[in-house]
Amino acid sequence: MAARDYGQYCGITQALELVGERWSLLIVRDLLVGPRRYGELAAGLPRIPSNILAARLKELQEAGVIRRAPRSRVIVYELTPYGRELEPVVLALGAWGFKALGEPRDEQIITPAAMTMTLRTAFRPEVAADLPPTSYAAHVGGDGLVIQVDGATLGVTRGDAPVDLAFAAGPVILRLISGELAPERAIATGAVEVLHGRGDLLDRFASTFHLAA
Amino acid sequence: MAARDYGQYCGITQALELVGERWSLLIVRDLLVGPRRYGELAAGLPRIPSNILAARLKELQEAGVIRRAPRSRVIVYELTPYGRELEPVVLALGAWGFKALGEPRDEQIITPAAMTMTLRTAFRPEVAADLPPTSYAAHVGGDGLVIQVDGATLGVTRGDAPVDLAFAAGPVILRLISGELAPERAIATGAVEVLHGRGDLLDRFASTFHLAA
DNA sequence: CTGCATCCGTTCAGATACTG
DNA sequence: CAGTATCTGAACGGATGCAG
Repeated sequence: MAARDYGQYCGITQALELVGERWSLLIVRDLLVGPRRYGELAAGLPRIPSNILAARLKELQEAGVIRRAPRSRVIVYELTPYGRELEPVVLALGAWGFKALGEPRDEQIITPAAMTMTLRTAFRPEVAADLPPTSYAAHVGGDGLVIQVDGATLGVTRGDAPVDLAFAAGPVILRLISGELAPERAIATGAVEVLHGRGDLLDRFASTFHLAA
Repeated sequence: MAARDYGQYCGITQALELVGERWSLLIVRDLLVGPRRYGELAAGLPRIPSNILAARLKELQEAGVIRRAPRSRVIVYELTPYGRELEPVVLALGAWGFKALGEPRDEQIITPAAMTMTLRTAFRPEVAADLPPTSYAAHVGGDGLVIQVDGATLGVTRGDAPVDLAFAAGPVILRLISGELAPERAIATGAVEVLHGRGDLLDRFASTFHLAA
């Protein structure tokens, strides 16, 4: 018996033995967005030491959660079907933790993957279904995300594209999603900077994406 | 900034900072069954060192997940309303980990709290609704659980009471819930020992509680 | 340059003993 | 019974090295 074994025959202990180590679920979070290379994962988790990242990737492979896939000369890591079944867990955990987020501290960042998963969690298809299709470009921390809402369908991709509303913001963007920061106030105080398009579309953004705080 | 901080402004990292430490979610799992004293928690987590249990209880209090409550001369720990909101997370994690459970190893045990949460996860109200009210007594590892199914309602309590079917089993009881062990075979091989009542009620048990493996 | 491996100091977890 | 104190080893964190 391994020393670090919980010693119980139980789904929860089993899950924690597979993905309960530090950083593991964050790797899963980032891979839920799509396959990623080693360097991309490292960039999305700036505070993870490289040896720990390598160790976690190995453990997650052995656990059957992720897989190394050669993609035209480079190696990407991707979730296995079993790993993808963690999505409800990650979303539920994110929604729970979201409520405990206070004001963003200076050193806290939002990575593109984290933002993508937050948007997926906060997306309200029943609200979006009654709104005209709208596209947004969110620039947060230098990275650009293109958010496409079409009826009850949500698409989030990295990069840039012509959109209805482009804006730049810091981590405080999440306070918009929690409703603690009103869209007009966000623009008035400069917390959100409108780069392109009608600023009042930020209202639509805030009603499309909402998560209790 | 704390050294062990993930440094991200994100619900998932926040959640992991509150309940991501080793043992934390298992304490939450046990408290989801009901308030527990320190000694009861220690008994339900046989492999946790007492100093770690004390440390986790302190951290979980500071995180607003649990609370110390004086109950007539003794202190019990109980979930706060915010802590109770972790139930979907714990259930989802348990359902996911359940699929990766292999054969039980000799040293692996099932605690009453773990069994209770597994039953809650596996309960199929839509199946139970069409069955007559049935009560079971499950003796697993020396501990007795009384399981009462009445329509779509499930009740699990510790102790003993007159029931329709009483049986004793080891960890292999979960293989019954996963469908990998047929009820008749379980009785025939002695994996499940019928202590009282009609053994064919084990069929009903297996159809009332099911979780994919 | 990407994808790791190695080294080493620090922090944390685990076992045991002990106390109010 | 409900924890604290102390010690040891393992895991983590940060820097650096190195091979394909």
